[in-house]
Amino acid sequence: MAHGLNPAQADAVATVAGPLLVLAGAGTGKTRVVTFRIAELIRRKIRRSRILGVTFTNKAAAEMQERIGKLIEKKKDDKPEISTFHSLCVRILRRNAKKLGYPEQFAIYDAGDQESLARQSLREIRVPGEVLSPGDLMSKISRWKNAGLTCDDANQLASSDKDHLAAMAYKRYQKTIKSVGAMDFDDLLLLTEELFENHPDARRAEAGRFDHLLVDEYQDTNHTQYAIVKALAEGHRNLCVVGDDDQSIYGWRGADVRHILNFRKDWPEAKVVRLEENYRSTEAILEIANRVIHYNADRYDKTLRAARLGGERPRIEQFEDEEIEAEQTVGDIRQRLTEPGRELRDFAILFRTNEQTRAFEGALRKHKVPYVLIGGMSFFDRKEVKDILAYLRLIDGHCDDVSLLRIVNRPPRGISQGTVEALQTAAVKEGHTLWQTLEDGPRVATIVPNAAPAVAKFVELIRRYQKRIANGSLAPSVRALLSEIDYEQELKRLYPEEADQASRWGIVEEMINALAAYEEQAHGKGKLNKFLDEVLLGERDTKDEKDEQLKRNAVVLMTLHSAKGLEFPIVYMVGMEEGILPHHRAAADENPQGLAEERRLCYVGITRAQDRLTFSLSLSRRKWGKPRPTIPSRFLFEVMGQADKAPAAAGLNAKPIERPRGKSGRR
DNA sequence: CAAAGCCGTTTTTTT
DNA sequence: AACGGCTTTG
Repeated sequence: MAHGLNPAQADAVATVAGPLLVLAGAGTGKTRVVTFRIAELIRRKIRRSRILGVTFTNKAAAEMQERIGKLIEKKKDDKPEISTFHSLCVRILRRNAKKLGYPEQFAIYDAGDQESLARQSLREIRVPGEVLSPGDLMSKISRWKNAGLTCDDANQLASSDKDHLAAMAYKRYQKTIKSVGAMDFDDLLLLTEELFENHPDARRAEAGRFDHLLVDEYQDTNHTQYAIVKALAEGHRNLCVVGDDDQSIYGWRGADVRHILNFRKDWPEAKVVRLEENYRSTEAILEIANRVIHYNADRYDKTLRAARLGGERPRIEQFEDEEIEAEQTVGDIRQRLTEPGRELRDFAILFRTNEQTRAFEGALRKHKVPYVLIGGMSFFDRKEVKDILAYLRLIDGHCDDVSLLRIVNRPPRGISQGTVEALQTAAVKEGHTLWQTLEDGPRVATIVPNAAPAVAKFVELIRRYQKRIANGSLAPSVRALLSEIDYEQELKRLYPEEADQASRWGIVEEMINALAAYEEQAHGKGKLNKFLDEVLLGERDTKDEKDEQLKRNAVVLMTLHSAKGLEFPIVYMVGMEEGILPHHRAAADENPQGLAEERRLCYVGITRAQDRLTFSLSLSRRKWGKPRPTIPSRFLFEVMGQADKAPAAAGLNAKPIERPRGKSGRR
């Protein structure tokens, strides 16, 4: 038997057959149970490749893979499959795309692509941005898709003009994305569900690949994910799900806590194991975590016991503005670093929105404290990288309008806006994709005389590199392509600052290196396609940087959402202000669930801390350049057990928090 | 057709 | 503050 587990944990690990629900609080060793269970399955001679572990984030997947790696000796080619829902669905869909009427080479649209498409849809139905912004439309579409609503459903249910317009734009959006053979992130899940529903043979084949299925963070499953899990596990019924309803923080993405609470309805023979002993945090930290989460009315009440008694009381610090907040937080880190045995990686700074990173990055850089920023603007979101990726997607044969539009005249090659528009009109008329229309040349569209050879030249360029990459290696070809289009010159033209030019060209170099590195480890055909998939799903980032980041001993900066499932000895929860945590968009809504989810988010943050926890807020914060006074987060008052004193409820202005007793935390 | 300049929007969280 | 889109100018 696996050692180091308490009886309840050992129980969960030992019951390897049949459905199992592990309901467990924060810091009770959920992920530990999953990994030990996988090790136990292998010990009982289950073939590794027939075990599927599903997580929600790439980071969690990488983390789990690493833990498993430590538990079992590696055997090449036969390892458990650990994957996010989205990656899993992409693999399933690549095998079955034709059954759904999609090309095998379907493109995947990320948030940026979606935004372009949303913008285009709004233009087509002539909705001005003030009436409905692309961002607004995107979130509406995502919500509808997650609820399983088609455009017609959405239109019927729409109660406001805005919703009707959004439903119309949704129709355009979906028509376009389907016609160019692309899928957005929601489609990946929805189409997998559809595949399983309408093609039982495909469902059987896909489900038959595994004997055991484990799902971590099950409280975050939305309806589609729930259906996919069910379809995959129905046959063998060896399904283990692990979760905590108090840590459900993806409601905005359609996650429904009821799926974990109703688990026994679908799997009546399920065994339920509860883990209630928290090994992570000190009693002092756990106490306030429990206090805060108790303000949520609608929850499955459970008692978390602290295994580590005593501990330092969490502190609340207030600063003038966000610059000083960052400066002082970094100062505190630097001082604590002098304690014996302290390492950079012991520290985490957690915030609600990615925007908050700026000040902290600045302060950390200023004091030369190494740090890693998790999430946020990733390498693959950089403009230069997106340009190269757009070329690659085109070259890879994705009939992908968004990519094409991005680079058709970048660098400028004589294909003007007017020409592109004429070609687009022709494409719609002919029922072709834009690329097909380009290939057909100007025969089908009326364009200015000069543009025709420019278009032909562009088509020839892409075709030539298609051939070249099909036969040769990736990185050198891309290098040649970039020099042929003189991308470096384009950067110089765009950015007058020399430092800017150098750093941006550096990114291009890095991209080519990433391609070369990928080529080295991957082999066989279709490698470009696979590379693009990995990039789009965000797997690349974690894979390439994972080792580096782990080895690199550094302070960690990330959002509360990314922090789920992780732990750190010393945690700073910064920006504890009304409007940030709880976020105004979540709390202001008429739905009380928004606030409850923000509170769970706060709970997740608190329970990341092992030894020391510091909350901080700025009394003034810059928004769009202008400083504005802030209001302390109501959660701080809940932490102190004085929820009734929170100015937030009364709508008061910035006012320092009165200490319950004594002065601010001791040093 | 391209470059420069002006205007308006933007920021919730992830895949 | 920063970026993208749109308009005007070259």
